[in-house]
Amino acid sequence: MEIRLPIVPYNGRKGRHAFQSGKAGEETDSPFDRRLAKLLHYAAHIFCEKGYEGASMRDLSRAAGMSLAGLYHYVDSKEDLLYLIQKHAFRTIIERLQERLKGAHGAENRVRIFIENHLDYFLANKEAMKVLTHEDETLKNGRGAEIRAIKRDYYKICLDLLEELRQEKGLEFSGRLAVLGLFGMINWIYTWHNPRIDLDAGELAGEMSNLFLRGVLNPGKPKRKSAKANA
Amino acid sequence: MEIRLPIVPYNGRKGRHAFQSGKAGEETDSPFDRRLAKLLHYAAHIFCEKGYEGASMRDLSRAAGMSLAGLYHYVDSKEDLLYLIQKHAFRTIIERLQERLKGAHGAENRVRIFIENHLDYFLANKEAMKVLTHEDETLKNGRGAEIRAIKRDYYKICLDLLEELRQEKGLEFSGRLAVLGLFGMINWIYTWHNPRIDLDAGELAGEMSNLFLRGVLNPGKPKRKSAKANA
DNA sequence: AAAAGTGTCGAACGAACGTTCGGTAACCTG
DNA sequence: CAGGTTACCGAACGTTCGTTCGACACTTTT
Repeated sequence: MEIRLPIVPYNGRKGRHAFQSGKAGEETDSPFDRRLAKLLHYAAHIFCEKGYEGASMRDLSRAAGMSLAGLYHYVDSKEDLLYLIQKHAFRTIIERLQERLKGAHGAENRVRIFIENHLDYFLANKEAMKVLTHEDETLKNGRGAEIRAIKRDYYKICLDLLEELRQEKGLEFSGRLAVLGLFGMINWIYTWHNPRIDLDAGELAGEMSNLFLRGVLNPGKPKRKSAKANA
Repeated sequence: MEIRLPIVPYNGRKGRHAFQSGKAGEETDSPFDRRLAKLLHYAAHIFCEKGYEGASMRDLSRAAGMSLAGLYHYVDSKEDLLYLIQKHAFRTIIERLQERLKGAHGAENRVRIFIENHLDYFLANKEAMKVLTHEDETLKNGRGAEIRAIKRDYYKICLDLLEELRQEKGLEFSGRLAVLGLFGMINWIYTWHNPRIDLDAGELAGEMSNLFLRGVLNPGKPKRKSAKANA
């Protein structure tokens, strides 16, 4: 269950600032880091609204109240912005998940924790999470490989939880299909969730967990007949 | 269950060519229409690969073996390309669904048909469907409104099917949540489906239907205790 | 007090973008 | 065969893009 951290960050200022190295939750105290964090926040907002390709560095400079050239003091490139946003979001989610999973017993309960953790962070950081989800094939080469590796780790955690569940309950289902079905349900939320009319993270996590777990747990095969038979 | 068709297509060549007016399945026989269909096919491929914003008309001209200026003989603008791709995909899906639903009885069976129809078209037209799914907020103004209207219709069909199911079986669940959970599962597929290792459309539809229907049908509330309780 | 480093900026660079213009063949129609 | 329409193209237009350069003030170090 240990997460493999990337060997070296794809960023020129290696290790000199807390935000860009070390754990996700580490204190980011230097003024440089605070300003960078703000920039990433604005950038997430803009990428979320216009998409990565559709957003321009000039948009960001306007939003941040900083000159275009000034941005490059904090980031190497536009790609770097996306990379930092995605890395931070992923690491935080995984870190919090591992914290919550510590000492939690029972496969079913652990799956519920996974879902609740995902949705908690998801709905509290909708913009960053839409960028994470929507632009997941955008990064190329090194930065892309690093993010994809973190994503695979996260997928693996979920897969392990589900196989734990399958063994504990003596069920039969495809782990891959179950994970991807579950991810579909919970990642799709950014396309429709409206905080004014929809449930909050905790309630939503409960409902989604019920829907998913009942689907996985119940061995019953309701009406086996093919859909084609009646068409 | 009748689908409201858009009043007027957002395209200069109104009604003069089969591809751009009339039903989705209508014969598209004129050479103009055949060439346009090919262009849309190439465009879907490029939009799928690089995203709408990231793709350029020059990419398309290269892929189609036609000059940059020549493209504008067939399409009004880059936006028009996206619009035509999305409209055609949506209309075809809905048209085929209504065909399959005709004379199909039993709410559960009808839901299975919905899922199978979606996945059949989805996996047979992955590129266009990724464009439909991924670029669903890209179109603005008139064209965007028209596509969003078709999408609402499709959503409504699914919602009606699920409420039919709920009544027939005397269940209690949120239709909105169920529809959106289901859409999440089946639309997410484009992010992971690999024809070499994953099930084909029919099998996948069966598995997804089982997963979803068991989740919806089984009234049991497995382990009600909150996820937080054990964290 | 000099030197080095940090934060910020206006201006510009070359490249790429969507789109348009004027023209040229080929084809259909009368 | 004349005249218009259709299919297509090279070249360009004006704009926007990501990024860089050289400079200026301010702070910290020597």
